Amino acid sequence: MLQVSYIRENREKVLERLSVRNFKQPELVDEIIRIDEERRQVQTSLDSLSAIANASAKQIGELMRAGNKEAAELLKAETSAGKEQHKKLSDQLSDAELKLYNLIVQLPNLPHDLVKAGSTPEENEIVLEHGNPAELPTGALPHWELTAKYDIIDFELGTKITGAGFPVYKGKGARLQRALINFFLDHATDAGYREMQVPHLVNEASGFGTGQLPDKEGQMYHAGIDNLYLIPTAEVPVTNLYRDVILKEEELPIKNTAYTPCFRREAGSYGAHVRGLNRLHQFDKVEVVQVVHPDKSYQVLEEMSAYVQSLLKELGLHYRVLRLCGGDMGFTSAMTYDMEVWSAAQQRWLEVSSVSNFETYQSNRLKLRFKNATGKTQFAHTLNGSALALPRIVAAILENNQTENGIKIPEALVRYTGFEYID
RNA sequence: GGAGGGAUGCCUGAGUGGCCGAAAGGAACAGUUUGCUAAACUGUCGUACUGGCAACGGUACCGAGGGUUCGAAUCCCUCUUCCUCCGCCA
Repeated sequence: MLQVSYIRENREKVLERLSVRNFKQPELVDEIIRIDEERRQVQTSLDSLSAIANASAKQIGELMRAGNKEAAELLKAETSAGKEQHKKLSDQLSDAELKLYNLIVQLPNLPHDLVKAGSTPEENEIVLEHGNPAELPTGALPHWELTAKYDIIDFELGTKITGAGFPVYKGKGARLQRALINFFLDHATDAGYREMQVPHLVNEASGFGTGQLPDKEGQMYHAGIDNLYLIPTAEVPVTNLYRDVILKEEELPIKNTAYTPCFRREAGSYGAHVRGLNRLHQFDKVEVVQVVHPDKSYQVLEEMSAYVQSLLKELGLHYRVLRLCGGDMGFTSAMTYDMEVWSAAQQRWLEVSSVSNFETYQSNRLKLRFKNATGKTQFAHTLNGSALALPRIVAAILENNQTENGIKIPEALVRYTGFEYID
């Protein structure tokens, strides 16, 4: 979330940047400034009232020790009289704080200056495109037919035991999943990330820390009895590792990676675009997360983007990189690159990775700070990226690599799968 | 799941109603001394909100939230969490 002090001091800039997102309630900004003003006024009054009460209490203590009972009782009575006013102000303060909080969590992050205004995916900037569309044999099939043909992913079986969107991977299909996970984790480790294994269920505080709560609980599965959420991405547990932490400057950058299954409710929307592996309720993903010095975060964003691209290149996929426009970016992001691979059989781009810089939006919620060179604590910047999400990578590999002899596994992956063809 | 005991600053740990934002030791940082290292000595050494150009103040925080009181780290209630023992168990 944004810092109130920043909003207060940069009203124009905040409004201008929010407009880039096509943010619908700019009036919230002035409301926040107004409530904040009120809050500070109440706090000042309350503070001085408390100061007086504290002084009296201290004096009573001294009188008691001196054995001056009457004077103490007198002062007690006097001090009691102020309690009502104190209570009133203190209620007012919590009230204002709550109001302020409820407003400020409604503000999304401010897009970076390079982020273009826009509200639809069509307005995203294409930063680069790499490779050429795969040439497919005649009669090429979309992946949902290939998975049935080779009996490697069973959507119906998943429907039976759970429901739509929970596929069962079989034989070489399962092995391909495991190969990709290992491939991604090994590369992340080589790139300097520390491999972590984290819980797949998180508490409310964690959901709040990375921005899924309070607004987007509909996106997550909720285990009601224990009030825990199934993670929609490893970003949540891995970033929350640093909740309420003050790091030393020399500990930065922190680079972690984790494989986890991801669970997304994503209610609504059925049809061709969500067929097969295109959109699932449970899928596998390797995530990379960094906590960095604010001066370095955009350089790191580029590095992370380059890293994700290196994976796509090794897998021989035709891809492009988009810089999302303001309106298409996630709520918490200041800048996001999406990586999309071309699915030759579906004739469309599939999003396989999203790399974002959150600047201090998450760290403010997380209270993730570091002590800088001058000894002051300041918020660190957080970033993350998918490296990579499996299902659409699998879809692209299956579709783009189909031959008359079966599906040819990308060379870089063969030492992980142990086979060269799915047939 | 049952019984009991804890939770204090970076760490250890004292503190059972006022003189406690908190002893002491350690660590860390800066300095003095020193041929180097070590030791010794001196100083600094939590976070946040808020007032002020600043110097320097005010307030809150001793796991979290409520309560009692003129006054709470200290008493009461609820919750979280850790440890020990028992039970169950991959």
